[in-house]
Amino acid sequence: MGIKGIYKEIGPGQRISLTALATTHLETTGRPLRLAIDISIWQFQILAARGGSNPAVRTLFYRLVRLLGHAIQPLFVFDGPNKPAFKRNKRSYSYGNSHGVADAMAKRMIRLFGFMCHDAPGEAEAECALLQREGVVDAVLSEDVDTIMFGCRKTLRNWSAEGTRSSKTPTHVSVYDVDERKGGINGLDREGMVLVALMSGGDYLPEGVPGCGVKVACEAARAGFGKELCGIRRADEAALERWKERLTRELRTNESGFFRTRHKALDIPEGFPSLEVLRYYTHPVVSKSETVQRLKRQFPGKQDVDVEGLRVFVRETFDWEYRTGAVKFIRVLAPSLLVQFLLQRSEGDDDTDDLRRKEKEEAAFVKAIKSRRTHFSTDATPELRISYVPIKVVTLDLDAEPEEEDNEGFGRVGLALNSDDEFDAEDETPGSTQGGSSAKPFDPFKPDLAWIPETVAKLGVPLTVEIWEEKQRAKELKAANKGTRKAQTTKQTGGMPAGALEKYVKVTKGSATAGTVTKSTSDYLSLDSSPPRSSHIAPPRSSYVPFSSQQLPPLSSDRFETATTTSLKTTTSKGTTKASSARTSKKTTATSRPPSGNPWSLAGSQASTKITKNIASSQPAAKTSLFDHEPILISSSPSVPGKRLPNSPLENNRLFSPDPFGSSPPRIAPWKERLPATRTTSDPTRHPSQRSMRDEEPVRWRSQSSALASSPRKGPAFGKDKTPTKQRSILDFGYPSTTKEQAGSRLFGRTQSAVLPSTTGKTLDPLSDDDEEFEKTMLASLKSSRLKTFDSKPPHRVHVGTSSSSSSLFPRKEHNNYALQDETDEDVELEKAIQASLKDIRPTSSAPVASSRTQAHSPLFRRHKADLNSLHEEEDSDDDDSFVSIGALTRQKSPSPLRPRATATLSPSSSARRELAREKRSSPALRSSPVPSPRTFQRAESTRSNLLGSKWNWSAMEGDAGHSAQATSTDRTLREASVGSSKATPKRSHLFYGQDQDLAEDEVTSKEMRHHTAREGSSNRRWRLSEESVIDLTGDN
DNA sequence: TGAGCGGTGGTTGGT
DNA sequence: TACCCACCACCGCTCA
Repeated sequence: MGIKGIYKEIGPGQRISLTALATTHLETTGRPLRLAIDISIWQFQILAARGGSNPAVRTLFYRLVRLLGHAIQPLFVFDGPNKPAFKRNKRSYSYGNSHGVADAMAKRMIRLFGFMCHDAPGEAEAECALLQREGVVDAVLSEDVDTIMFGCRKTLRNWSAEGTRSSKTPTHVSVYDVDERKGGINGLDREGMVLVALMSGGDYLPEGVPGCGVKVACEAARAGFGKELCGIRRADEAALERWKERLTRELRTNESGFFRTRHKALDIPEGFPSLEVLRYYTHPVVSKSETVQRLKRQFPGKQDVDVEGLRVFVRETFDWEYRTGAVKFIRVLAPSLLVQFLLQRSEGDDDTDDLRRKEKEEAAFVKAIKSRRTHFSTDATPELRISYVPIKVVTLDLDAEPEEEDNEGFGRVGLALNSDDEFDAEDETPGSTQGGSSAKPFDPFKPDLAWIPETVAKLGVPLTVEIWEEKQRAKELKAANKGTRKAQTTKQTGGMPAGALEKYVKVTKGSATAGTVTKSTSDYLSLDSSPPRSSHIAPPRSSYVPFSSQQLPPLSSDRFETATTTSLKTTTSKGTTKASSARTSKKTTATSRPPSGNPWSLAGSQASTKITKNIASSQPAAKTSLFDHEPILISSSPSVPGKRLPNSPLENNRLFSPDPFGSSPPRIAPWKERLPATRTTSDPTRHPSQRSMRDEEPVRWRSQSSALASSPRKGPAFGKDKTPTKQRSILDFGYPSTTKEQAGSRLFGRTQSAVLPSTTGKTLDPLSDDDEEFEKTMLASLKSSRLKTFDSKPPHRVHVGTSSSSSSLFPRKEHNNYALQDETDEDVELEKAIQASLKDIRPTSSAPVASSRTQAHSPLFRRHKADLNSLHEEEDSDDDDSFVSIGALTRQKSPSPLRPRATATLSPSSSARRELAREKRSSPALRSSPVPSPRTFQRAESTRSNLLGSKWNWSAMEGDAGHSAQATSTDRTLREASVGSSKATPKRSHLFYGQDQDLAEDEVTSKEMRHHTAREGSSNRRWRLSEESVIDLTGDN
């Protein structure tokens, strides 16, 4: 259902990587994150998929694969038959009908993945909320935050790609945690949200308060009206009445200051609030307690991925046939399945102390660990690059798969757009698998690489991880020794003082001992060399003994690809372990790397061999950067993909790990708050740990946090930059999109200003000589251009405000003043109503703008639009002046106040204006009029003046000739002239009088105009409206 | 279908 | 009373 605009009130939620979320949860609770997923969240995304067979199902398949790759246990919840009737208006179909993926097919696939499905009796969102409240799941992944109204405490939404990168891979979710702060999200608790839904409800909630939007409703909710309402007993009508009266009074008077302003015009409808709708939120149709308890016992069930079944499924559904299809299947599934295997291993109760056996078991999954990283896409969750053999994870009998005839090798067979691209994109990220586009063809029998969260790896293959860490420490130690000696040498030779470079570059090194770069060798030796471990992580097995305290047998020679001669020997001494004689392959030390090609390299960036060496030789402290493949992270540098962050061992854990489910409220990562306004070479005030891969995109992150910080009550648009709007407005009004100065140079001068009418209300005195002179000029100028401008299909015009043809710019032909032949009683009634509504307008008024609008969009007008069109066609055939005067049109039959009687002023009094507005509100026929109000012109004027930033504005040019002379002949002239501009306005901006929507196809859209503007260039002062119509803005003619 | 965005008009309060 | 301004509601369009 969703409350429109609610996110401006409650904020966009905390954007967190799903990997970080799941991993944090795994670390804190020792089990995967349990998620109830409203299956409808994908109903539209998956329909966007194109190509191949069953693209929608395939997209869902990929989403499930992604879920499989996380430490997440999902429970998919489907809508049931007892959804409230009025909600069907909103969601015209559910997952189960022909528009989406068939329920049966979706459920089959979900079960093949080993996930659970659950049918809600009613709304899936309400059921999800119940499951979360009852502790069946930890959080709900839903379409919107309606779950909060159903009592959900933790809601995730918008699982999508994050960042400005081109990858479409969904990585992040928005988290709403009601427990995060007391009083709900931004002061809105469940009851408050319900009140907001009731007050600002839309079509599906006709009982909502008309004219009340989310802002006012939220103010009422924060004032406690929601809580009070939900506390009223159903039968207590008196209490409900009192509540309503109090709300009405507060809205009218704002005596308690709950609201920003008073809302005298807000009428609380008779039937408000609808108890039926209220009850829908407070007592939704959900499963009974027994069902919930049963689910609690059953979920999460121990169900493995049915690889064989999935293979059959993808073959049948996606046409992933033959061996190539099977290979693709393996490639897609293997990394996620590996994660599941690792998680399952951690759950096993293998009590054996036989390290050799353990080692062998682990080697069956993981061949080696290559490196470590903290990546943007996972919120810097430490990950290990694991080498594994896909076919050992996805155990398919490839020999049983028939070879495709005319097989050209694995390629794009059976691939499709969108969802596949999304998946492929990830493979192309740094550290891609061998299946990446740039790599050699995927071979499931050869080791492949995958990034696995370090926590998961430690749980699944602890020995392997520990051995790798030991090796890393040994390397560091070796290099530290080397570095110390070199530092001493440097000091003796009088090199640059230690730390001299630190304010320019920060040399960092990864691993658990990053903070010890300046330690002496003895310091290193005294370090506890047990592997870094999260304090939260429970030992995977009760019998698990840290590797460091055990005497290990020699490793098998093929254990590590890059350490073929590794012979690791550990000794235990006073609780510390020292790695000795750890011979490592030269490959693994990576002492030299080719330049990365990184454009930032010269700025002192990472992965530049040259820079690294310079630093090492000039700065003693830097020489302890043992691995010159380690990044030198500079805040100005984009990260090198695949490089890990410094100083991010597991115990420090993720630098900005939010732990949204912890007891403490999620915090904004410190680096977010301290991001520099612009990229700087280095910010010594920032801790190295604050420099992350995310530094690549400081602007985006800053904008998010600033958006969060900004008060939604300040400014009309939350987090919105108004400047583009302003510029667009200028565009829409017909000014070329150029610089301020250019615009100014073009628009100065009367002829140019004539394009837009005066909107300040301070216009020309019609009797002034100057003005007459000006009008003459105007006439000459515009007449000369008009033929060109309007010689195509002319707009219909509602000509109001002419008392005589003499004041009109373009003389009308007699036949324009025709009478309506078939005017009905209804029309007359309407006409009378319009007259009545205008009774307060001064007798001298000419052409009240509102009246023109009401008339132009009255049923009468619409009814005879066809007649007008036909008339136009006639006129088009023989005449260059094809305007139709609607004022004249109605004149003969019924004299109307819409038609001016004299050269007079246009200015309804304030009270009349408001009366008119009320009249309009009460009449649906008059309510929405695409004809612009004076406000439109006013804004145009204001915008124009602002943009030009000069003294120039209409009023100043014309002189203040009386504030009520709004409809002088000159002004009318200008308005008529403005019709020319209308041809260049966007279709939706019906800015000018009498513009006929049927002419939309003749208009030049703003996009086209920008195109034209760009094409014409600033040197060309003419603004091309169409091939034939050109208005000269120079005023030369 | 939800949500963001831009455009438009109405309301309110201040000058 | 007229005008200006900020804020807000609402609508249509677009994207995913």
